[in-house]
Amino acid sequence: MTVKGMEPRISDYTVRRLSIYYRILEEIERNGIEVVSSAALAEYAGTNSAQIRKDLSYFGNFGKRGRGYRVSVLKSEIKSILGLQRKWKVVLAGAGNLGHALNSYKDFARHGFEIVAIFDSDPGKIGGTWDGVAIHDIRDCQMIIERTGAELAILAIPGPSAQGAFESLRAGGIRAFLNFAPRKIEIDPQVHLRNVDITIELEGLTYALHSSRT
Amino acid sequence: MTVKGMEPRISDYTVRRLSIYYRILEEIERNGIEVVSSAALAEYAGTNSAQIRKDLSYFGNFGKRGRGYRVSVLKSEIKSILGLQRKWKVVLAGAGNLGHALNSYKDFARHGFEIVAIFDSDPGKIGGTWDGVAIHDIRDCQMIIERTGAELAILAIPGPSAQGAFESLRAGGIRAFLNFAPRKIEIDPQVHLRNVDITIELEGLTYALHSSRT
DNA sequence: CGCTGTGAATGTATTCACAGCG
DNA sequence: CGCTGTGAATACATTCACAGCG
Repeated sequence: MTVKGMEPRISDYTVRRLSIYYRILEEIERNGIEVVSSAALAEYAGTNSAQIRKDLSYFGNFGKRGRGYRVSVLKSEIKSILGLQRKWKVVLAGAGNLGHALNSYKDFARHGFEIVAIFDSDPGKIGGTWDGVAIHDIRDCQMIIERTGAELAILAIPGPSAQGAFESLRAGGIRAFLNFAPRKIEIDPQVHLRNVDITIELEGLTYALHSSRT
Repeated sequence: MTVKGMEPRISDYTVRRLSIYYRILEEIERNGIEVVSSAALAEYAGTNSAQIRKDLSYFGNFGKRGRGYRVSVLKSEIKSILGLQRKWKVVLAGAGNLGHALNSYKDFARHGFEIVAIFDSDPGKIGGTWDGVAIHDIRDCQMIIERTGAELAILAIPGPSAQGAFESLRAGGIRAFLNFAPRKIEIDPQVHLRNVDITIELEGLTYALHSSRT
């Protein structure tokens, strides 16, 4: 909670690790552990204690010297840093196989994410429902976004449609996108975008196998 | 092709970008472009020309000064660097929704990846077939891996089963894993692992929205 | 004492800037 | 000339190491 004078920009690396720490804290709290040191947390997270203390120090002083961190306190601090104290509504673009898998992904709800609408352009799918979530024409997205109050979008569509879907959703006011399409999306500076490209990850693995083999 | 005396270790960042360059080269070649400069490629890739020249310089001298890079040459060099000159066989652990989506993901085949077997532990699924790919008991994976010659595995299973599935597949000889389960997998040094955690990506977005003005 | 919080040191990735070849 | 290839410079991320508080 301590607000520092001139905070540095927080890197994605740090933010990603905070999510990991958060997961661990949830788990060890379930196991009844009440206090944890940076060294113990580092052990679980697969990093080192200095990394953890440094990451946390960007946001405040959450520990007690000589003691460690109170799990409940640190967990709720990180929850608040990540903006997870409230629920987030998500729209899903793409009623294909990947969209279907994501729509039924149980972990979203557990982490406070709710898929409130699905968009597609296929008339055969529009009007349908998956697990109680309606599939709408992407051309109506502006209205639906407004009505539902969604703030995040997941793009789970083929590459060629990705930019167009992005632009529709952007026009509807969405500013944060998780893109599964294997395409570079051109964004404006107000937009936050993360890409997940499965083929690129696999190619990272083939590179490793190929180059380490003598 | 020039082999240097003492190569530095290539970072994942560089390898990831090589995949991106490769994609772009495929596309511009389809568009009939035969020569490309690092500046032009950087424009497509959303980076800068020095980054591209540096990335490529770790592997050889593929360009011509004053001219640029011949698209066909650079493409095939990167293909070879990434180990994509041959096909790779992949097994999929997890016959759930995500597994189903991945099994029908068309881009895999386009990029030389073939899913040759699916593993699960649910007797209701074992014995079935998806798009001609058989679903086997994970306890039989060692035999199936040997028979198919698979070298990569995708873990598309719930968190609690991930470590166990990893160990079965590892015992079967797989050394490269793409893990979608939201769990840290404990690996041995011979193993290459990449993680894709959808919730962590979404939390990166909520952090950005939450912190960039509330 | 034990462990946090943090400046300083180190390690790594990116970008600059220019020599040198086509 | 134009653009590559690359050492040097810079920016950034991680780790060290220890002062200082509980």
